Amino acid sequence: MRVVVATCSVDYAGRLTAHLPLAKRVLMLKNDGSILIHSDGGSYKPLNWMSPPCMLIVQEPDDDQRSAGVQELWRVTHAKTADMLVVSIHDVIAEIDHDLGEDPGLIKEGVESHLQKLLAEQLDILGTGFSLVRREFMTAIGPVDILAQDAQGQNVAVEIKRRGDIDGVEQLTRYLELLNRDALLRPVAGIFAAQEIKPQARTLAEDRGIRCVVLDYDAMRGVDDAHLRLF
Amino acid sequence: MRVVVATCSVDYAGRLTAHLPLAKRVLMLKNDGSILIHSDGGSYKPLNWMSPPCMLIVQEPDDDQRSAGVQELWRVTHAKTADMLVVSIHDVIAEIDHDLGEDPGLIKEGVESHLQKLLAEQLDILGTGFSLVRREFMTAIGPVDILAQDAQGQNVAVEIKRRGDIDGVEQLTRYLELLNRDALLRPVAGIFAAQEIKPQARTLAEDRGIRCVVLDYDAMRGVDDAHLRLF
DNA sequence: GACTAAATTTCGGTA
DNA sequence: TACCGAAGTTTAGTC
Repeated sequence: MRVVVATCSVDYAGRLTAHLPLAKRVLMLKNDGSILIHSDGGSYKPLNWMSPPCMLIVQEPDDDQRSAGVQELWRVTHAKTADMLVVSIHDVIAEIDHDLGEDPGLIKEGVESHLQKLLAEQLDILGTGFSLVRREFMTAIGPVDILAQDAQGQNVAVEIKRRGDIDGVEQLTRYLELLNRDALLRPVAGIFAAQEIKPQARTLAEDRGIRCVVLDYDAMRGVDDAHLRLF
Repeated sequence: MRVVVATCSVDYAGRLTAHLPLAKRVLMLKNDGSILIHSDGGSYKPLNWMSPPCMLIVQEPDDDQRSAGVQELWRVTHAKTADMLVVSIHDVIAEIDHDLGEDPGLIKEGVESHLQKLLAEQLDILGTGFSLVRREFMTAIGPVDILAQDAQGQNVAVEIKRRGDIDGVEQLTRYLELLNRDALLRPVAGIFAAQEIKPQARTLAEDRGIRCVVLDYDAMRGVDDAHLRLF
């Protein structure tokens, strides 16, 4: 990994065309040839970048470029597509070069799968008398997050999302259409469960007879922790 | 902007819980208090990060941490949510600190909007005799990319995507459902136009009577350029 | 390898 | 400001 603070301008041509005017920036050059160009703001997304697999070549500027103040040209070309990025280095201000080695990687916990696990253990959230049929109930077009039965024994397909968006409602709708063709399962009701449900998604869901349930992750995790402490 | 190469471990708690074991990494500390933790690989997404608005506080480790080799604790807390990130610094290997100033920002050209503009100018791609009604035709649930009329004067709603995915077909389907309720517009046909159409998306679209058109961006741009040269 | 769905998505535009 | 959809999305998992 090499990190360079430099005054530079950047041009990218590939899926789109983009240009960065001359300014001071931080360039991060990774061992695989990829490069990130960061400014002192924004979020984690760089101003410009090239993803691996790619290769960096350092070139001498031509006379015009040199007289414009360019000291070096860094040409980064993608190995598979025609994407190309050119960094015109005017002035290198500071630099670090160090071998980091392999990273052991990130350990995550508490994403959608966790929400699904918690809800499967706490089906009462959906209503009294709910019981689990299966998590990740497989269908021809993909797995339904939770298949349950209500107190009357009717099947209920539950789609779980962290953020309840229109897409999630569409997804559940496709599942319900398919499940309701199955004589052994139908009638199958639908529940759209999410930590946060967007108004448009709620409108669409309710218009289709799908019930919306907002999940309180912290409360669910709290119950889970209490459960762990007791048993 | 401060860039630090350090041996560290990282813990994040917020929307999820995540942990990075002890290893050498690059830490990018921006002026707004935000931090990125990068390894020497992957794409532009950091292993871990905190987005602004947030604040960094450097703390002394307690005895246990110190005996475990921790020299400094960097605690980054989000200003609005309860998100928190703690970097346990074991060893600082190298460091750069430099003021970059404001960035003039990226100049972009040639994304979906460009594709839409090009197609609106070259409606013949969809079929002989097509004419434009409106780009970004507004409906209650959002704008239809292009509303056109075919040679027979029938309305056609066109959804444009760079990559034609199932979601795009669903989106167009919703528009068509709505547009076909309007006595002044119906019957409205649908065309799904994209640079690349996934097989499953094509199947779904054609199953719903939506025609699929693959767009050749370079050819369209070429025609456009030729047009510009002529006029 | 292709495709689908999730993401601590981020980012830009609009009402 | 909230909401919605695109992104040079990236990433992870499944088939």
